[in-house]
Amino acid sequence: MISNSSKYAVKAVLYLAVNSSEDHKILAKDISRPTNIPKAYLSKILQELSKHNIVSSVRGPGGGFYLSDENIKTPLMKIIQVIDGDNRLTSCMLSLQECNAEHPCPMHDLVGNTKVNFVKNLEQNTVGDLVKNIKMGKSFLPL
Amino acid sequence: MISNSSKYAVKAVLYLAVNSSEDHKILAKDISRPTNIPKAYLSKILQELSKHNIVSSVRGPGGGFYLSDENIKTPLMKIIQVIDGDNRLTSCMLSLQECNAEHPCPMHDLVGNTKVNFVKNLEQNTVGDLVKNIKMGKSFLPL
DNA sequence: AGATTAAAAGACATTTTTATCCTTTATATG
DNA sequence: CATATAAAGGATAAAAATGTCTTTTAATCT
Repeated sequence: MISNSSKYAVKAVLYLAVNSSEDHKILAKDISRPTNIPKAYLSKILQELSKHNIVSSVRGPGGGFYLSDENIKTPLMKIIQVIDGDNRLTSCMLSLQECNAEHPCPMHDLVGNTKVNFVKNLEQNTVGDLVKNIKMGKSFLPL
Repeated sequence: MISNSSKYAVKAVLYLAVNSSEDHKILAKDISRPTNIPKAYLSKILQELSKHNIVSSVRGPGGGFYLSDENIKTPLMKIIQVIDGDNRLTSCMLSLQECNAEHPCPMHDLVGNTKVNFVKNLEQNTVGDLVKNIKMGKSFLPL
């Protein structure tokens, strides 16, 4: 569905959303342990997310990662797009160049609506929306 | 979404569904050209599909691949499962072991319904259903 | 039986994804 | 300013996905 890297990215962002703030930054290694994401690989992902203004970071002592008020408004789709690229979720089920309502592939209408809705959900919902779910008791950390 | 290999598999099966029959078998190379799938790789995929009774095959002169009346009833999900495994489409968006209605992850309800519907469509629709779409003019071959 | 055909099977090569390690740069603090 | 800290960046490694090539097996046809 989405890549492992994207799942790592979402988890890391959620961890920051719940646990960090501008005056309580968190180190990559301290995200790595509870989420069970390999530290060095997570660092690469956070670097990429930082470059795209999905997370905020500060170097040096007292530094680390956190989410700004802006960051919290990031749509989930943006995280996935930055890590997996534009096409993974939206491309045609048969990889046809032109597949749309006028020129649909044989699978287009079959899965089309649900796929479009799926993507729409990811575009409309933000990191902050998931935080609400977490506060209602839904866990995102491995057992 | 689904792997390239799965897209190859669906395309190859559709090509056979439209063009082959038990007394008009088709060679791997003759599926390869119109679908633009690398011949040797396609052969591997067809081999796997044959092993799982998704396509039928006969060796030797006059042999090749075709779809039996049984094969045509294959649900699309089965093709994807054989190539991509069980988890790619159905696993939790955050890869949690236990993610369901009772123990939902923060993304579960957000994308849950559309994802479930998506999978359900693939489970309920068969190769034969797509053939109907193709006969209504929907193309599955690259430009 | 011998020759030919075409899928099955196995070995190997390339590319992409995932993962690790080491060096550099920015920031803070004594 | 020197030193410690932590992310950024670059180089490298391992694993998985994709792709190619060669040999083997099964079927057909003289």
